[in-house]
Amino acid sequence: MARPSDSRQRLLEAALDLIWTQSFEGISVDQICERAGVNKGSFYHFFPSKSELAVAAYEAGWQEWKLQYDSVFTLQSAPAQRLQDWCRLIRKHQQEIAVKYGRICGCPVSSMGTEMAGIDEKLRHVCEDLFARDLRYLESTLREAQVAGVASPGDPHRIACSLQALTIGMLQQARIRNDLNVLDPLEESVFRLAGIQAPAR
Amino acid sequence: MARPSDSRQRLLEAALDLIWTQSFEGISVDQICERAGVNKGSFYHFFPSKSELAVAAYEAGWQEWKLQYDSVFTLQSAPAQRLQDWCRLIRKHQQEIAVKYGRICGCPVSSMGTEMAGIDEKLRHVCEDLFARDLRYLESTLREAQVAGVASPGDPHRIACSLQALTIGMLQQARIRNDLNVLDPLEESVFRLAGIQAPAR
DNA sequence: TAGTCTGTTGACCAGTCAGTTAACATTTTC
DNA sequence: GAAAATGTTAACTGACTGGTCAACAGACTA
Repeated sequence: MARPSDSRQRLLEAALDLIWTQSFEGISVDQICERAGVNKGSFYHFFPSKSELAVAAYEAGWQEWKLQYDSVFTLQSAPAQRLQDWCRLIRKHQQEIAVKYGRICGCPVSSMGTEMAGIDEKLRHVCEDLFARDLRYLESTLREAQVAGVASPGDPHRIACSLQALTIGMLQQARIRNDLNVLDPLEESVFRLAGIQAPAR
Repeated sequence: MARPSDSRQRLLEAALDLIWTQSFEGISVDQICERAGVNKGSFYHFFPSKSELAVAAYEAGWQEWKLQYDSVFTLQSAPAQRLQDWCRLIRKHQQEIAVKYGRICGCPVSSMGTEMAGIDEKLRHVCEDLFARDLRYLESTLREAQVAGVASPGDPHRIACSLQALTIGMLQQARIRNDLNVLDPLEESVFRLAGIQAPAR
């Protein structure tokens, strides 16, 4: 072991920042390096390609995001409460990101997934996989709500897919219109789709 | 007048094809020209830039798509029927496009809009505008359904936004997973969100 | 038939792209 | 203190980028 540094970490963060605010194909390795304050040679010391950096950056991003997910989807909350907290987490997160980057950015997985689906099979698969992880939280919550009798019946998997689609669709509209208010109808529509009464508070 | 040709038209079609199946930043002017069978000089004879070609290509694409929209959203059909026909048109269209291009492509406006929202203001605006046109069909239909008493009450604009988000979200998932079956829950979810009983047939 | 408008051609920019290389620096291990 | 592992540096490659240009071709009008 020798010469520990945080270059790798800085590259991961710079990549996620740039891909999220702009796009994958629209940014260059040079840009990523400049933002990370790292030399190009060092970039290729840590990652074999721009694509592989993106793979690692998104995996690392999920690990962070997962903490908040686990907190919101805690078994300590009632299912309906979890869904409401989830909607509000999404909005709050977008708000924070907008302050940080100067515009509404939407969902990074959705953006890069859409862009690269027809171009880079590995990146496409990473995004597909991340969505599958996200879906599990929703599906379990719906199933639990139905068992508890607080949700109208219906295939939990199908409904969870719809909830996810609704959400990423709204996030995408918010990005394109650069307007957070696009998310206004989210909570109401989620409960309508889930067939659940919204929590009282 | 002299030397009429279809080069311009071929460029529009080639651009839409390539942007739709791949991405805007991921394709080059050279590729577009090659696919259109047109020289690069001719490209810049017709369009001042790659961006402006995309603007024109999407406007032309909408004009084609609009014909089918007008047919589906005819006042001759009951509102619920229109929504059902709309869902089925989307699926049928994706099916045809998948046969033509070899993969599920999703919504071209959504794809390019997401990719370019943080990069090119003009393209962002074009996509925003196209979505606004699409939204009008949905909003009018919902309003009419409510007046006719076949839809449960609720702000037609907000609900239409949700319907649109749900749809583009599902199309995006279909693109990323390259699987048309992702659209399976669409029709059911649309009617649930709209608060309308699905037509009997 | 001369002039003009519309479109075509292919060579040509200067800049950027992802990725490579080889020499060098620093730290740990033995 | 030598060897080995880890990380840094900056110059470099060849292909490709969006866009330009000037000469040219065909068809219409006067």
